[in-house]
Amino acid sequence: MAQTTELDRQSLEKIASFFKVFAEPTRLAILQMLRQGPASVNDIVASLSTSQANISKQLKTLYEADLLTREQRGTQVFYSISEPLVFDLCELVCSKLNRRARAESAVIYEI
Amino acid sequence: MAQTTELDRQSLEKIASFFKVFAEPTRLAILQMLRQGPASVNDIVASLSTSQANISKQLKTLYEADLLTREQRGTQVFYSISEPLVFDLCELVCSKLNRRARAESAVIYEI
DNA sequence: CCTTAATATCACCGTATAGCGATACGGTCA
DNA sequence: TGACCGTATCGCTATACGGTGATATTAAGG
Repeated sequence: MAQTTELDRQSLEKIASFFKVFAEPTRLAILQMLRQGPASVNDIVASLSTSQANISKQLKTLYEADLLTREQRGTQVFYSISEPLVFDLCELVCSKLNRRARAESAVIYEI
Repeated sequence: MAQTTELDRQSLEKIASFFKVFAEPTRLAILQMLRQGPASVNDIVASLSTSQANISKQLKTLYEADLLTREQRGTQVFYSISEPLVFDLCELVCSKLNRRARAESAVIYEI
């Protein structure tokens, strides 16, 4: 036996759910935008090419995954990243894909 | 402007696809098992409660994401983890969920 | 109040995919 | 070659979910 513990199905499902949050380009685009600071829903809608309904839906997903904080100011709602893991995860994966891409072409990913 | 570069939609889709591979409990279970060393398809089928067809399908997904290597020995095929990033990713997420879980109950995740 | 703006929710559609049983494929050995 | 074992693929079903337009909700201003 190693130093590892077998994860049961339920734990694996939790981990999978966590990864699933990052497995959608629209949500990644939102996270990327929020990296530069808090933004209102309208700000996000203005900079992404999808409907307001969809932005709200994806924000809810991110919020319920405890990745975002929510602050209401008047009629506007500002979201911001609350979980530093977001940056770690993106760096890890992006630098990986970056290396992989450089091995094939000249495309460079950065975040 | 910060030190960041905006990722276009295509890059975000690549990153999302990468995360999607990790977003399924069965695939995570396979990765967890392969952490202890190479295993044949039958080995994996024996230790997971899903069909051989499904195992083969998920192995293909993992293989095409360049996470696994494939070695045929007779009629058997042995798979093993080829991408160290797998460990980094799991550690990052598991330790995170571990911390989060400890904040709520006494459940401990380890991998 | 009434209007308007900002956000959230609803009902729905279309697509992607996990999972299964059945079957095909490819080695090995008699 | 024929039988058998291990693996991959096929056709299919059921379900999850991203995306949309329409509508509800909530807050500020007149």
